[in-house]
Amino acid sequence: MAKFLIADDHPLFREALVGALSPLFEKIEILQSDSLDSTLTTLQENPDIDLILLDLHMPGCENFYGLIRVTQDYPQIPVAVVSASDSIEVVSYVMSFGAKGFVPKSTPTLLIADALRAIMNGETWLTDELRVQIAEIDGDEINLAQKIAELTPKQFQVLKLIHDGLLNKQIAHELNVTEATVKAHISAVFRKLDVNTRTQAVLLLKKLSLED
Amino acid sequence: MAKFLIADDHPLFREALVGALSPLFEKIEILQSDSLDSTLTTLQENPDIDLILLDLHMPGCENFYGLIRVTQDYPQIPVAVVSASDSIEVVSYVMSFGAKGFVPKSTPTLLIADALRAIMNGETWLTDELRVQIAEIDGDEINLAQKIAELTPKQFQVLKLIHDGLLNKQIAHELNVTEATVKAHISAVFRKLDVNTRTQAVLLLKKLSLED
DNA sequence: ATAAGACTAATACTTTAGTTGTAAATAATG
DNA sequence: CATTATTTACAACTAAAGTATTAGTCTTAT
Repeated sequence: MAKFLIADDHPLFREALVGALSPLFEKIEILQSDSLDSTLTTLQENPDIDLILLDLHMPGCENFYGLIRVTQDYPQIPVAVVSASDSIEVVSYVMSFGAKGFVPKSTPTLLIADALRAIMNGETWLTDELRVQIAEIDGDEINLAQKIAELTPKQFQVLKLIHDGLLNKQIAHELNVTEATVKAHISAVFRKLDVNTRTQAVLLLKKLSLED
Repeated sequence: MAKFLIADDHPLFREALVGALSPLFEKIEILQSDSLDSTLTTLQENPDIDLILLDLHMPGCENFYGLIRVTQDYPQIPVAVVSASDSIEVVSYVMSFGAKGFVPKSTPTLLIADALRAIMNGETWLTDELRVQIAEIDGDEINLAQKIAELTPKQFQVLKLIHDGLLNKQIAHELNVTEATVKAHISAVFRKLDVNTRTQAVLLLKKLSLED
């Protein structure tokens, strides 16, 4: 009995995936969510989920924030990222943020099923093409990803608000904490990212931007 | 006799476009390119091109750089941007950077042909939906390019250094002026760009990614 | 039970950022 | 040529950013 969660904000694609996967697994239960919030809620209510199929572009998932949240909050549940974009940069970030596999949306159904079975068995999975490309990548970008993965959820949240151009005072109000607390978080973020100013932090984060 | 240039790095899409457009125009010649370099070369060799169908995501076209190059180098040739993304921000930038039309890739073929005819006649073209949305946008944001054009050379230079993550002190040293002068320049830049912190200025500039 | 890490926050402090007013040099306009 | 306007320059001042230290409360893991 396998229990999947499909997290994607495109209803058509979710349905297509359900239709394609159902005949290929003996016993299967498929849950669905369409935003980061609903994904986290579903995970909380269903701790026995075996695998998450995660889209990178859901509401609330700006950049890699959704993936980071899910892999940090539920490190025991394997995540397969399903995405339309398959640039090698994105793939390398995805894998270093803790996903167990990257499945381009154009992958044939049978292959997707193979991928999911492998990932459920604790393996990592990539298309042959991507596996080769990943091996050729230099460590620079991966370092950045690891730095950011070290951040706690709160720290990432603060970084995200800095990245939105907010002042410390505004961030404090947004998070319902004092400015002192915000500063403490920011200092921690700077140490982990190895920068000294919010401007540099923003520039670093911009490198991860997925904006199309 | 109409002469088009389709600039898109996706061969399948180019072919689909050629196949769809050929029957809809009496006399038509369609050239193709798949990168910014090949686009500029083709334009140089064919000054009589009537219309460019430009994709935003070709190699060399990071952000809006490709569009800016083409419209600045060949202001007399109308450009129709063809893109999968149709967020209103992107559309408004595209239009303010001199494109004559924005055609979502999901537009029906017949409508695309209409659009291209209109654009060749010197009109601008948008889907009805986008036209409405564009009208609702705050005009200040649309004219980011013009705002930046208002900057004096010194101001632009300072902005560039801010964008590199330098401190005021470092900028002052770089330009051989005092920190006070740098601050004055920065204040002027902020007024013109309508922001109030360097972080916001960097974010604004990043949208254009004009450096390099 | 204890140790470790995360979140919160206060205090005190230093540095950086940004505003405003003012004046010299420079371009441009009539 | 004279006179405006713009650019560049700077100081004094206020606001915001950032560091360091300490410390209390949680949760989680050992």
